[in-house]
Amino acid sequence: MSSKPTMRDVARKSGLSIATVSRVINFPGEVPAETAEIVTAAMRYLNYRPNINGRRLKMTHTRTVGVLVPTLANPVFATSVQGIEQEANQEGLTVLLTSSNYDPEREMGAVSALLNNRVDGLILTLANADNNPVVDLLLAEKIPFVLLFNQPERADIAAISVDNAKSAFDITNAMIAKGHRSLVMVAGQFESSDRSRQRYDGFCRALDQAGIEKKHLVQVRFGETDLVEPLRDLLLGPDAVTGIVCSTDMLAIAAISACRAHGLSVPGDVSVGGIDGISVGGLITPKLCSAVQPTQEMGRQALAFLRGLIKGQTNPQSLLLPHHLSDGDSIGSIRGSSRRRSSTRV
Amino acid sequence: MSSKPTMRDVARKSGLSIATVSRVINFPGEVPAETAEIVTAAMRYLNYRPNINGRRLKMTHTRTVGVLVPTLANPVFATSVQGIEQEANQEGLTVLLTSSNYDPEREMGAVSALLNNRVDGLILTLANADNNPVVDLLLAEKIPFVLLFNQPERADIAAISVDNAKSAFDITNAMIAKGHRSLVMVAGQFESSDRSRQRYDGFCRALDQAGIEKKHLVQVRFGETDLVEPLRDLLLGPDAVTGIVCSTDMLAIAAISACRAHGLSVPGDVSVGGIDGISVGGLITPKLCSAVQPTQEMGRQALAFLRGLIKGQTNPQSLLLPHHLSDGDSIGSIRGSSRRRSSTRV
DNA sequence: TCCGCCAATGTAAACGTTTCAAACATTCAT
DNA sequence: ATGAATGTTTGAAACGTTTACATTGGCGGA
Repeated sequence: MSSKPTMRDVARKSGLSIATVSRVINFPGEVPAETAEIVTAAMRYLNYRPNINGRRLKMTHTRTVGVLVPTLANPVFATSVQGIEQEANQEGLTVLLTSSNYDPEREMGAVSALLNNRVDGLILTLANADNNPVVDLLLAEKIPFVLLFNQPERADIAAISVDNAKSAFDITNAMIAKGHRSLVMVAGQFESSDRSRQRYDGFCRALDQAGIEKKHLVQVRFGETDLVEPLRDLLLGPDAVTGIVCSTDMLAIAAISACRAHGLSVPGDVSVGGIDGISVGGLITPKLCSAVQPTQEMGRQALAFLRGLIKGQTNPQSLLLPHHLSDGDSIGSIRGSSRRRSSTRV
Repeated sequence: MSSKPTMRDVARKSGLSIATVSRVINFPGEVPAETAEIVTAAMRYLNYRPNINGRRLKMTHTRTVGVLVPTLANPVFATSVQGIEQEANQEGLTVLLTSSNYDPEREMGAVSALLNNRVDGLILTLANADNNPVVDLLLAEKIPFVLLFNQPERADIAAISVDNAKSAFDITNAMIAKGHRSLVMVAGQFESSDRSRQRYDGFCRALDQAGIEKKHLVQVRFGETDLVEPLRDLLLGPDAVTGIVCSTDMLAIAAISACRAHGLSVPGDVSVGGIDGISVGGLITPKLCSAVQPTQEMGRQALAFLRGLIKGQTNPQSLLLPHHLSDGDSIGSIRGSSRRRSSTRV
């Protein structure tokens, strides 16, 4: 009486068998309406609450999916999780969410914990999709999974992403088109994010194509928002840059802040571009110019995709969703820069 | 052979009993080192992975806590979840995360799902902490829970929050101190957030104390970031305001954007203040002046608190953490306003 | 030599479900 | 009346753990 009522209690109360109760819960259609009514009445009376753990133990599928993101502090991941949850709710799936804090070491532990929960499948944003022990484990154990934001080299891994290199390529070109020839990329550390490296590649490709030799790179730890010191030399030194391409919008916002701290205006003195398209980017001044990806939609698609894999649909396949440049005003024409005179007269 | 190895398989492989295997897993100290070695070797060999659902079914406690937040899209909640997860990881607890999308209807469903999972306790940020059926349910079923950001009227409910009214009071006073006498509060809809209402109360109290009659209020749907139209009259009308107090930082950022859209500068023409202290607030220009709460720490404390309740510690108790005003520059002195001349000459 | 003790291990009964096979009830054609 | 066919319901065996209790064997003390 003190403990939680079980199916057995409901069965006893309704004078029916435990099997019938189960069928009322799971296949209401296959049971006569009046029987069902008796049972539901008993359930209401007892305040019955099915114990999902009993079910999960018995069933082959748990109707639960695991999700691993680097962090919730970056809205780009928070938004993708929203997409995942939205789609999962619609399908009646439970989401088990964990984060790695960008630490490759923690990825294995987190995934292990999810597997111990016997999730039916996983959606992962990994530090590095290639040569990743987590990926090997999942393939070996034949657990369905979809990578999100990662673009693995192997073609037999399901992945949903935008073209990271192309995103960076495009935003960089937007700057070059405005006359900028002295650029730096601010990126998260490559060990913690293959996207970061891929985006840097796109940045380099754009510079190469424009015949620009000098390729500056500043790598910052994740979660770091103070770029004042890291950017000092590049903003104030003799060969100061006029454009900053950031591998994420969060970094771009931090970069703009750092420019201001050094007394430089954006886009007057320095142009700044980001990648991701987080929503605050559109609200700040100057409006952030960014390579926008459909983050929430990507989350939704990842779950839909995963559901297919779980159902046994084979042949995982990568999906590259299109990005677009937002019309911000954080990227300006090079001639607008008053500071440029002093920095070019070297 | 095809299915996942179980404890029984490990027992068979190591020539020991299932009970011994269980002991090796749960109480490694109470088993001779060499026996443990045999067992762990077998586990490695078989790629054994404990099935948490089996354990959860058997044990009275699941070592799992449920978390419900309005949305992950607002960094203030994402950050609090980070705090919760951080503390939970340290204690080896699993977190089950769900969001209500600010919809009171969905709260009950979400909590119900968590209870079906037999969580040991819950951390909730509810639309409305008073007269809430979810709260009643939890009290009736004697499930430990802690409210986060909510300040319920009942004293017998555990809650961790800042003083919402006081936060708004303080930030409003900061504006009044700069000479502002014509103010509006922009707040989320009261039905979806009691914090919103409490903060409005604080706003009103500050105005009363300063002898200001006119109390403007603009309520916006959650997730809404376009304040251009909602603020048009109050910014451009004959009795235009000079200060905007926002019930959240997200709204404050949106408000600043709207001011700009109307050709007004912040803080030159209009001052804007927020509440929450999300980190981007410190990066944008102008640096957002806000009533900062220790969001992540609040999450941590909520979990610590909950752990106490789960352990049987009685007498739940509310905890009001201190907030402080950030030194932003989104609030300026009234005389700086060039526009004021035109709006006051009515 | 025997007894008792203790440490190490094993046995078996739960935990709350789902589900297969079997039982039972009802209808209907023969 | 009998049996087949159909429609409901049930008994009981899992699922993979934990754990109270039973068993074993080795050893020191008498």
